[in-house]
Amino acid sequence: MNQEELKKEVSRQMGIILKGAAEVVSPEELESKLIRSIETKKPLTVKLGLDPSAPDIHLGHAVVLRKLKQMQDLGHNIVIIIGDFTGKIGDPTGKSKGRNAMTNAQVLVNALTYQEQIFKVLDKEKTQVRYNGEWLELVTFEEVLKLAMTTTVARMMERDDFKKRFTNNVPIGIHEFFYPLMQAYDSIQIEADIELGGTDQTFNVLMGRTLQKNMGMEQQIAIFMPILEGLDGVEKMSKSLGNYIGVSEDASVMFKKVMEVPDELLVRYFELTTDELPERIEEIKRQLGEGKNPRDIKLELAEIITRLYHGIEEMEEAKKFYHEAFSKKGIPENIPSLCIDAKSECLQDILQNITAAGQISSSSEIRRLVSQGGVQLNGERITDLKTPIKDQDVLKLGKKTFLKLQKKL
RNA sequence: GGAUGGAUUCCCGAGCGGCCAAAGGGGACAGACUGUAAAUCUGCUGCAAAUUGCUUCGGUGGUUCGAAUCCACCUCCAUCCA
Repeated sequence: MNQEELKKEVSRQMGIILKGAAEVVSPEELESKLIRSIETKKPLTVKLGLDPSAPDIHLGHAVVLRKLKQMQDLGHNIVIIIGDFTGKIGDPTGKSKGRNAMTNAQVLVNALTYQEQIFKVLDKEKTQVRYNGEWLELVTFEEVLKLAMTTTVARMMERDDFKKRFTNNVPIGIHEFFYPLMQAYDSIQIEADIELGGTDQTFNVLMGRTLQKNMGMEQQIAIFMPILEGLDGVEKMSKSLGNYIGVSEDASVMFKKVMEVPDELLVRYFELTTDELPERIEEIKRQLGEGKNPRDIKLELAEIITRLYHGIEEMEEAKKFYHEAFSKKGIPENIPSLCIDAKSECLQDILQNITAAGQISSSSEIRRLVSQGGVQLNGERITDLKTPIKDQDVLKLGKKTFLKLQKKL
């Protein structure tokens, strides 16, 4: 490869890596790492740490995973660190109070479901997965102290979440200070060239650089991706806030949820959750500016996202379901059936069957829905629990739940 | 170790012996409206075999006809002092 080709290849990779990134520390260092990597044909080690606190991966996590995938396709070496050990502390990032420590069992279960989901985006064959308990469990107290000496309380307190908690008299455990240090230690262990994270991970990822420098190692590049807002349009997407779209959700649920994305976030979702090219995104901006109905663009977004995670066939089905159930407010095909006793005569008799199905949490909730007009039987609103039911009736509870009654013989 | 203040339903927060399943706000949910979403208005928000019953106000025990409210001990948190 001559100088010119090298230059071209570097700028191609830089373009892909930097696309959509909120911040990179530093682009110059990245460039020189890339040059070396190409010259020596040695891929860069790209690290992403995951805290297995929530068992579900959602589109917010996927922002970073997609970026990883792009780098994977460039031939770099992707290392996922599952924070089984750090998970026992809980990342204090963005927390207004300390997080409860998880048990070993919880962490392990979460870690396994995580892996399944990560590989909906990344190529399993080309991805390394490591658990940080592997090395963190072996660290001696002496080493811990050495790590602790690399920073100060004042430095830690610069972090917004700690500062806020401190001023508001919300407890901060000493152990929480160790979270960034441990994450930084992971970078040393795997000799990371690049670490990815959301912008909320700034402190933690930069701590990796500090630590590497202290250890006389080459510093990792920090790439920060924007934090994706959830369906409420304000808070970041998170499972605990309930404003998320999980990558493992059924196609029809996913489709419907994408349609709940606030209009203002349409472009952002195109940028961060799809692999659409920048030109396409410009076109969308233009269309919106010209007054095209955001609903139609959102339908397209729903198609793209659902197809990414479920393939084209399931996406088509989900789309059909959406149109039947929500656009036309009719009764869709393919709805789950609910087995009920043959003797059941009215809605009141099957309250427990419904709650057992899991969609509605209590029979009080169902009564509430009925009294507020949120329940339909075969498309007719019902207001009485004594409304008679029969085999093959379709029950709609709230906006999203459809059940087909199936009498046992 | 000492002094003081505190722990209330998903969250914030009022209640300080019966009128408390517990004000108010947020969120969630449902209805109306609608171009999907939002905004707005209305309702609703412990559980159940449901005009009644059961369980809840950090924990345990006690006082009382009656306790989220009073007492004792305990746990946890914060502030100040050492």
